[in-house]
This record gives sequence, C-alpha cells and structure tokens, in this order.
Amino acid sequence: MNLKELATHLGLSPTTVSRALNGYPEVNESTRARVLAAAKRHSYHPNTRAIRLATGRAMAVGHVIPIASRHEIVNPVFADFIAGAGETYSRNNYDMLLSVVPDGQEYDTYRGLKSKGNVDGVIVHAPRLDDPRIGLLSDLALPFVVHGRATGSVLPYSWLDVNNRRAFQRATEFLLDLGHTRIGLINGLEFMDFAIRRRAGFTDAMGQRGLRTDPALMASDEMTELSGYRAASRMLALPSRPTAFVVASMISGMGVRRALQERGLAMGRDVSVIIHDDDLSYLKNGEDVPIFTATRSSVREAGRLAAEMLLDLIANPGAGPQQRLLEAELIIGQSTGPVPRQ
Amino acid sequence: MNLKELATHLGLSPTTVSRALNGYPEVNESTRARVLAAAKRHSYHPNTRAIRLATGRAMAVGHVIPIASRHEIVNPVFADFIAGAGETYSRNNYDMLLSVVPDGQEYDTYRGLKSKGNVDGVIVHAPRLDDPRIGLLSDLALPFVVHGRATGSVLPYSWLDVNNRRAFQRATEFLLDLGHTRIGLINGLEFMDFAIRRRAGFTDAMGQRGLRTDPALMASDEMTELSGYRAASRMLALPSRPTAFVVASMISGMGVRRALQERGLAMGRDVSVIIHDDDLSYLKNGEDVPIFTATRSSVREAGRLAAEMLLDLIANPGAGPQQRLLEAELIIGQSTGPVPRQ
DNA sequence: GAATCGCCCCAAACCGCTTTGGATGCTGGA
DNA sequence: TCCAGCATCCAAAGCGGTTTGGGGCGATTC
Repeated sequence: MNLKELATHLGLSPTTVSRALNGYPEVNESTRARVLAAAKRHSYHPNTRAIRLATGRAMAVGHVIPIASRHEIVNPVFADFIAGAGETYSRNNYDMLLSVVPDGQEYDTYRGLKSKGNVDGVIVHAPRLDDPRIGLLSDLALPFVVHGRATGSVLPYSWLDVNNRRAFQRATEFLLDLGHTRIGLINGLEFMDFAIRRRAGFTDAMGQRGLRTDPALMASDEMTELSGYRAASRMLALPSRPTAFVVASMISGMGVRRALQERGLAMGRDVSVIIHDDDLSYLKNGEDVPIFTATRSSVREAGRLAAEMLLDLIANPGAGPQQRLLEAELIIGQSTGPVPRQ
Repeated sequence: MNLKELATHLGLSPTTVSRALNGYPEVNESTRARVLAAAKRHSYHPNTRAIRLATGRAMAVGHVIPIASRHEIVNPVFADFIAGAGETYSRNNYDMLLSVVPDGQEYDTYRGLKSKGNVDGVIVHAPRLDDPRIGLLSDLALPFVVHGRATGSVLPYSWLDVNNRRAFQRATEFLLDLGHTRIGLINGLEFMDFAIRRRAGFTDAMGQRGLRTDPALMASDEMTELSGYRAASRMLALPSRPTAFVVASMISGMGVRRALQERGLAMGRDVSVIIHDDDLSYLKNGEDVPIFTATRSSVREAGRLAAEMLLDLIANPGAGPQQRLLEAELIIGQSTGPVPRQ
C-alpha cells in the first residue's frame, strides 16, 4: 500500500493525502480525519526511502566507532551511551546508523556519510587532545555533537560533557578531608580528553592543600580490571604506600579491590578507594548501599541529552553551537573511611 | 556533484555513466575508464537515498535492542557483537541500523522496519525459550538471523550459536576429572535460551558420572558482579560447600572471586572456578596466562559470521535457512586445580 | 452584481538514481 | 551489395514520496 493507492482509494489526489498526513493546514479537517482513518485501516506506512529522497533529509544520525586493529578495545561505556541516544532517536523517528570502521579510515567515513547523504549529523565519541575530527566535521558542514570535549581545539563546536575535573577534584578533597595525604591516581589513557581533565582535578585538589603529587602514585592505562590490579599492586608495594586511591572506572576499581584483598587489606578501612561510576546497566555499584564511594554520572543520560542536542542542531542549522556540562554526584559507599592510625 | 552533472561534464548520458560505474558490460572499456577517472577526480559519490529508492533495496541491516523499563540492562556482550557485525557491513557497503526500543514495542518496530523499507534484514538478539519473534519475522518475510537459538521453536530459521551445552558439559567434566563432585552452577537467567542449554550441559555431565545435581548449588540470575558474589556467598555458607563453580560470565566470575577472597579461600587451590569467556575486548581474561579457566568463544567473531550469514540470505532469497554452531575452546587458567584433601 | 478573498483541492515537477526499450553505426558473412 | 548481428549509447519511464503553482467555488465586500 503506497500513497498513490491510498489516494485513489479515497478518491483524492496524492497531494492532498500527503498533506493530510503531514499536518499541513490547507486541508479540510474532515478530509484529514478521513485520510488518517484510511491510513490506519490499511496500515499505510510511507516509504522511508522515498521520503528521504524527496525531502533531502536522511532522518538518521551517525555514530562512528573506530576499531584499532591492535588494541581492539570497544569502549565499554559505548553500549549504554548508545542505548540512551537510541531512545531519543526512536522518540523522534530518527534512525541510528552505526559505522564500525578501522582506525584511520574514520575520516573517509565521515566524508562518505556526508556526501552520500546517509545522515543528517553525527555524534563524535571519545575525543582526544586537540582532536582533528572537529576540524574535519566543521569543514564538511555536517552537524555534530562531541561526547566530551577536545582540549586544545580552537574552533567553536557543540559538546556535552561531564565535569570530570570537578568530579575528581571533589573526590580527592573528600579523601583529603578524611585525612589521607598519600593518594594514588589510577587514571585512563592520558591522550583521552577526559583523563587529562581528571588528572587536573586530582592535581588541583592536592595542590590547594599544599601537597605535591608523586609521579610514583599516578598511573595511566586502559581501564581494564587487570591494569587496575597492576597499578594498585605496584603502588601498594612502595615503601610508603598510599592510603587511598582515586580510580577512573568501576572495572579498574575491581582490579584495585583484588590487589587490596590479595594483600589482606580491607577496602574502606585500611585503604580507601573512590571510583568514577558511569552507572552502566550491567555494572551496578551495589544496590541499596554502594560498594564503592564514587563520582557518579549516568552515561546513558548523557547519550539521551547529546542526541537531543544534535537533533536540535539539525532542526536549527542557523543557531550556533551548544554546550552542556553535567555535574557528577558524589556517592558515599563502603570503600572510604578515615585514614588509619599508623 | 550528482550523476547528471557528471554526465553532462563527460558529454555522456546519465544512463551510460551509471552503467560504467556499476560495471555493466554494455559500455566501452575506454569510456568506462574515462568515467571512472572523472568520478574520482570530482569525488563523485552516488546519493544513497536515490539508489535506495531506485533499487528498492535498503542496503541496511537492522539490530533491534529491546530495553526493559524496569531491569534496564544493556547486554554487555552487545557492544562486541555489534563491532564484529559492523566490520562485515562496512566491507559490504551495508549500513547498520540500531533501534533501541522499549520492551514490548519490539513487534511494531519489526513491522515498521519492514513496511517502511528501512532494512533488508535483521539480526535477532538474545532469543528466549520459544521466542515469538521468529514467527513474526517469518510472517513478515523479512530475512533474519538469530544470534543463538530458540528452544521450542518449530519453524525452520537461520541461526548462529555457540555450542553452550557442550561448552558447559566439557567445563563440568574438566572439574569432575579433577576430583570435584560438589560443583555449583552460577547461571544466567534461565528464560534465556543460552542459559537453558548451559544448564543442560552441566546436568548432563553430572548425570553421566552418576552424580545428582543439588538445587542448592544452582543459581540463576542476571550476570552481574553482585549476583555472582551473592550466589557464591550463599553456596559457600552451606554446611557442605562446593569445591568448584561453573560460572556463566566473566563479570559474575569476578563476583565469585570476591566471595572467595572474602572468606580467605584461594581460587584455584581451595576452590576451582570455570567461567564462560565471551572474549570481550574490555574484559580480557588476563594476558599471557588466563586468570580464569574458561570456555572461550569470541562474541565478536560471532557478530562477523552472523552478519555474513544475513547478507548471504539477503543476496539469495530463494535459498533455505542456514545454521552454524560454533564450538567454544577450553582455556586452562589459574582458577582450577585438583580438589583439596579434606 | 462584480470583484476579491479564502478555503480546499489537484496536476505536474522534482529528488537522483536505475533500468527498460530502443536507436545508431559498424562489422562480417552470404 | 545487403542485411543480420553486435557493440555502444541514449531517451524516458519508473521508484514513492514532497512541493510548487495554480484552479474552482462559495462567501464577503463594495
């Protein structure tokens, strides 16, 4: 059942039927009702391909995920972000296009998406220091929203980010208030923008109390259980070991916990741990009482909001870039306590 | 730059240019070369929307992920499966369409995808016992491949699955060979097909040695760290506690490990643990030496293969359904050992 | 009573490609 | 020499919608 058939069925022209269905004013309300009823009765769904060609809009948003051939890590927060964004798209009748491309082919992918007209805009994931994608997308005039920010980028652009700096500053201050001074930072890879900011927050908090950061107490690696375990183990083996850790993710945090348990140290009593919790649906931080004290910010909610921002940019091409900074909340769990007496 | 412009530029008709680019034989090779060169020079990319309308093919594959409003869990293996499938699609110039829909609206989504012509086929995720989606999709005549199987479905359909039953049978036999007889099963939710099969494999192996399974030693829940921890803790508190566990996922396995450590039990010496390892990129089971003994099967590879199967079904609509069963390998890690002397 | 105005509706062009059904010119066999 | 046959190319008709530019008609205005 297509538009023409429906039109002849109703004794109307395709024009009128189209207008009736799309809510244009130049059609009698009684006619519109008749059309809507017939459309429902015959379960008419306009052909998306035709709409796209006719309107020139793709009614789709692209997400490009680069896959490095070597360290082929799929970002674990990705699934939840996508789920959030997808909800927004569904509500607005947009499609979500996922492109999984080998690292390095990312540029061609963006160019292709634009010139082939597959999408009306894109979300940029995992921005790095001075990320070149921002320049490319600005040149292409393809609307985009960055999940995170790219320190060093001079061009104005739209982004949605968590205040990573503030979050880690607060986490560190919380530990300092509990009397901890030897605090280890187990961070993500520091060419990622969020990791740079988290480190800055940590350093700031220490500096404001007149404490210097110790390079031996700062690690930077992919946020896996194993790397968390290793970094914590190394620091705990130091002559004057840390009494607390600030950790970049729940998964690394589980590695830290393992390192503690292996040494017979009780988390929250002997050593305090604060993690950043992206509130992933498959990695809940406890149920009623959080296991880890954490800076928490739902990555799923971020997905929802970023998608909304992008759809807004697409709908209003004239308006300038938008920015939004979300604050993480500090959740007190069982993994922190006052510094133990020596 | 579109086809018509390129054609006038070359002094040819759109017909000929189109044919030259698409490799049709009725065009002189020298002309074809000229066209290809011009296309490259002007970086001509045919408009996807127009191609889709003209050919009637969507050149896209849909993945529908239902989001339960209550237990809004995003399957953690999903990201890796998608990454694998995405590679296949990229190679074949197909788009991947992700639909995140509230649980229950799944049907309408499939119907919509079909009637609006957004996709040429779909992948069905996380099949359940006698999954009704199979019937629906068969009725819609929309090509599909199920990742997993749906026990109880009578219709023939295409699927790609891991031999979950065999994997868990082997895992259990491995433990039995080490002398364990009190073995706990920490399974996924048992309305999921894979969980049913895993349980069967476990039960079979026990039965073949003349051992009866103890309901107190069988848990079934979502595969989170917390649920793994709880199930293991409960079983370890029994008067005659298990000496080994078969665990459905790496994440649950981490919970089991925590429960062991909390009781001062050494994993691999006091209590053995075998997990199922989906080989997720962000949850590596150790590096050189696996932490957990595991039945391993790459979900990413499964994604690649399932996508290939679907593209094949789309290309050959006449051919019957395809099936493929992958075997998991048994990886010996540090978490298993002979049953300790009492 | 004529001119004007709105309301409703329609015919036809258009989006950018594919594909059908020739048309043209050249080659080679009878 | 003539004509079938082949190699090349093209005009035009879709694909299924949207959108432009009217057109008819009853109501209003003067």
